[in-house]
Amino acid sequence: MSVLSVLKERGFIEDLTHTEELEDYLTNNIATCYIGFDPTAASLHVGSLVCIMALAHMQRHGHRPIALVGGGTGLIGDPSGKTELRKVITQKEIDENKEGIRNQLARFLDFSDEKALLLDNAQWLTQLEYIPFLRDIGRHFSVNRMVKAESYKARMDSEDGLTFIEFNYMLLQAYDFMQLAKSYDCFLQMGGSDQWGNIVAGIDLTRRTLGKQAFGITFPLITTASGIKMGKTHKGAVWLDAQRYSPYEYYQFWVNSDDADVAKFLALFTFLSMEEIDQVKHLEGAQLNKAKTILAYEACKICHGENEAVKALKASVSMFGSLEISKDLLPGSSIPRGLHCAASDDSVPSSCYTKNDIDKISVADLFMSVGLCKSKSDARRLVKQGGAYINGNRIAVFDQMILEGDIKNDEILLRAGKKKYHKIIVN
RNA sequence: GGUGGGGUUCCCGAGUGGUCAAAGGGAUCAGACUGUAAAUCUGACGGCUCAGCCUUCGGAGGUUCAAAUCCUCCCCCCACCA
Repeated sequence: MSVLSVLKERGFIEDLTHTEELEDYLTNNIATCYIGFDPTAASLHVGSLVCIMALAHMQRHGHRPIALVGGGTGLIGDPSGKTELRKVITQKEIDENKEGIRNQLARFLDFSDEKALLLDNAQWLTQLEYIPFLRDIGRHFSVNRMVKAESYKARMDSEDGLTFIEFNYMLLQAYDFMQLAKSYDCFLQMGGSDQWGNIVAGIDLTRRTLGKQAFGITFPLITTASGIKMGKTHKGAVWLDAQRYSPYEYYQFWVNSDDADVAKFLALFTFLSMEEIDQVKHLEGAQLNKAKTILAYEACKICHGENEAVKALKASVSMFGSLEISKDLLPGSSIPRGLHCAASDDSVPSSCYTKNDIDKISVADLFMSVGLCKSKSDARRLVKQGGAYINGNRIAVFDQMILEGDIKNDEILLRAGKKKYHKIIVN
């Protein structure tokens, strides 16, 4: 089965150029393809996961993926589909972020023996000179067409407008593609659907300057069933970095997926076979919930490794109750089968306190200092509404003191609402 | 540069001298119902030493017993014109 069919079947493809030629190109070549990543943070987040998985699929099919870090374009800020001007970051920040991104991608891609490349467009973009660039590259772009481009639409229509520097973004990204085609034989660019305009611009430029045919694929913008952009939660991005977003929380993020999203997410974010995933579509209720467990397990495994996935699973079982994973549910998953009972919970968010620290502290203060509540009023509210628990017992009074008796086996288990746990380790 | 219109609590958006911690909606949080789901219903939703007090309405001053609301200066945004 060709990569293209695989990607199509798994729901990666929103749109593509030159269907037949592209299929042909991917079947008859060890193709090089690329996706750009913004170095705006030292970590990627779930929003980039579709791109990362697509590159991983490419590599699994013998092609060579390039992750292009936008060290040069990051100095500009892509306006595509965005309603606001993004703040420009410094070269120093970009360098730091690049390193973090490289480490993360290494979990998904094999960079050994140049089986995948990580490049930085600063390499060529920062060398550019304005006049030659305008003369050689700029001449190929029609402002009339650019103005009509969907990617600028949001900004053209908005009250904030579009600055010239951002308007140029398309040229730079097109130039990237052309450079990669020239120097790395990379003739396929992929990206989110908001990248369509930029990708097509690159294909045009490559044809005009090199006389070569290039291709593009865009991925759909993945939203949750409730219409929210994937990976954005109220608390911000769901990071792939274990320091920012622990494996346990990452696991929880996936477990909390909407019913309607489970099959879709399994297809996009795991490597389980489609035959197995199709079975999940018929599941309901508690059975479907188990499929979520596997989704969470697999996603966690891919991003953080099997060890962490097992720990997250165990911790979740001990917090949320036992659960049985039968042999025939998504058999391709390496999730431990059978009945899982409360056991280890050592990946539940926790913090260490000394006896002294909690000697004269109120429940509200403890919830606050642990980060379960963001202010004292918040804690007061939580208690008042009956959402605060210590060791499973609902707290009735917000200024109740923590007592010696609350410490069980040198631990105190705090819970805010139904799902947020935090363990205090007393020593 | 000119003219006009704006900047309100996480977001949208009311509010033109006291009854405004500020309508309404969204988001979020909690409770009930459940399957750690969705939908629904109920409540909360600036902070604190919480039946009271304190700090918010672009910024700095001023008028007034009293200002998000009036005045002055400044900053920023938008539209049209140049």
